[in-house]
Amino acid sequence: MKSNRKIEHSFYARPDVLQIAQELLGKVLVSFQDGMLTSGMIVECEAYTGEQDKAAHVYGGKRTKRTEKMYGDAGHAYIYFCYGIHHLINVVTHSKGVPHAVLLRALEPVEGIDIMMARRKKLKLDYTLTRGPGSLCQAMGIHTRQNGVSLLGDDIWIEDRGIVIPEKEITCGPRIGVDYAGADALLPYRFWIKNNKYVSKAPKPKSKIKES
DNA sequence: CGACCGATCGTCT
DNA sequence: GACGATCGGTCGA
Repeated sequence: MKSNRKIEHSFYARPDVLQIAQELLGKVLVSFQDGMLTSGMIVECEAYTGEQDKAAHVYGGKRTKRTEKMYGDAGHAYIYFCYGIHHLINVVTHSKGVPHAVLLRALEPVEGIDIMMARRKKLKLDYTLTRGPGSLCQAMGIHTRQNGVSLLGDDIWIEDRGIVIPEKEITCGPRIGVDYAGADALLPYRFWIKNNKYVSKAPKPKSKIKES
């Protein structure tokens, strides 16, 4: 599928992954699979800041077959399989050899909602359709077999449709599901659009953590 | 509500 | 052989 609003390489190739993560809010993830187009606005994501980030798969320079795509050039997708059930998609940023990435955690559905509902086996449209990284991949038909696809290509890409999220509507807080990361689990590297119903509900913090 | 638990399998130790 | 950057269901208050 061609698109003239596709975000280009220079957006992903910047060094500040926290900035990129914030800017991804309001952008539209588009997937063209099996002749079917689906899309959704990114409303929640998390930044992973490379080899010194204890929550990242590449922590300590763990460059393995699984994490190899994180070390590739910016503007590609790192898609991996988790908990034996779910596929999760990351946007690789920075530059070749520097494994930064943004995990896409939730979308607000835009196009192909009926297709997404069928993939998710949902009879009613509600926030569970594309809330959570595993759910959004299932809805968009994203699978680990597409690990490493270019986001500049015609299968999966991100568009700028001119939606601007005012800074006061962006909130940040600790990332989800990374309790094993010690102090790094507390870093405010998760970003979301305030009051958007498709955003994950954070689990109860083990210790007092302030959001915003 | 919140807490808990089972599903399910590729990857790394 | 253990363990996830999860999800959805159940159970009890």
